[in-house]
Amino acid sequence: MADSLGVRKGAWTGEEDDLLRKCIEKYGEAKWHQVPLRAGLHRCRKSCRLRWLNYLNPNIKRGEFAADEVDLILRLHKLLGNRWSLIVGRLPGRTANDVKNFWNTHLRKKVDKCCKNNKEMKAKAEKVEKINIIKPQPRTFAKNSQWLKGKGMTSNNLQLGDYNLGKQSTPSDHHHHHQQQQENETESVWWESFLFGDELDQQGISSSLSRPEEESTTANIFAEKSPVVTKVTENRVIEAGQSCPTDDFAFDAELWDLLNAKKTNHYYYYY
DNA sequence: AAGCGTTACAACCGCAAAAGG
DNA sequence: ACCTTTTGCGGTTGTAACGCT
Repeated sequence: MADSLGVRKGAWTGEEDDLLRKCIEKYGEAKWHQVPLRAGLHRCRKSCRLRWLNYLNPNIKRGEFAADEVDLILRLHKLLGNRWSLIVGRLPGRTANDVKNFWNTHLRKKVDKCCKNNKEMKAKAEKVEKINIIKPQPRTFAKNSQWLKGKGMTSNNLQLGDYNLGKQSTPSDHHHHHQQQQENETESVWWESFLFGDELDQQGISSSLSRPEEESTTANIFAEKSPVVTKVTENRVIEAGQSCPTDDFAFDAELWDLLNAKKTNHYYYYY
C-alpha cells in the first residue's frame, strides 16, 4: 500500500524491518528525516521512527506486564495522567505505545469501574467532585531550602519557574516560614494520600502493594525494580550514561527522594 | 464451518515543542 | 526575533487473532 507520493503505509514486511535495522545499526538513532533515504525505504520518517522505537529496538521487553509493573503503571498514571513518555521512564524496556495500549485495553475499564463505584458511593453523601488530573508543573526552590542544602545546591543556580506545589508563590511567601511549615505539613499529608490512597486497594486492583511504612519506601521500590537508571527531564528521557545538561533538574530519583524525605523537611521540586 | 463480536496491538495522524537557520 | 523544519507525544484507527454462538 502506498499513497500518491509513493510512501508505503500499513504493516511492515520483514524485508523493510531488515533495512531499517541495518540503517540504525550503521547510523544510530538520530536524524530520522534521513532514515528513509539512508535505509532505502519508501516510508515516512515518522513510520520508521515508530517502527524502531516500538518494535525493532532490541532493548524492548516483550511479554506480559508483571504485577509490579502494573502496580507501577497504576500509581504513575494516578500521579501523571496520560503522560506515557514519563511513565515508561520508570519501566525499563517497555514502550510508551505498549503501556498506552495496555492501559486502554486492560486497566482503563477497571479504573473506570472503580471510579464509577466510588462515585455512586460518594454521591449519596456529598456532591460529586470534578476529577482533577494533576499535571506536572515547573517548581522552584526556596533560597534556604533544607533539601537543596542537603544536595549542596541553591535555588540561584537552578533558574526554575515560580511555582510551589500547585499554587504560585509570591515573594512574601519567603517571609512566612511558620505558615509555610504548616502548609508543608499539610502537603506531606496530601502527598501521602495522593500516592498511597486507598481508592484502588479498595477495589482490589492494587492489592498486592504494601504501604511504604510496612515494607519498603517508594524510592526503594523504584530502585529495586529499575536496573537501568533513567532521568526524565520535562518530556525527555535521558538514558544512563548519556550526558544531562546541568541546568536540567531531573524528575525521577529526585522526585522520589523528595517524596521519601517528606517527613523531615519541606520540599520543593521540579520536573 | 461460517458468521459475528471482542480484544490486543501495530500503525497512523495531528499537534505542540524544540531545534536550526 | 522570526520563520521553517524536525522531533516527539498522545489520541485514534485499522486489522489480525481469538472466542463464542
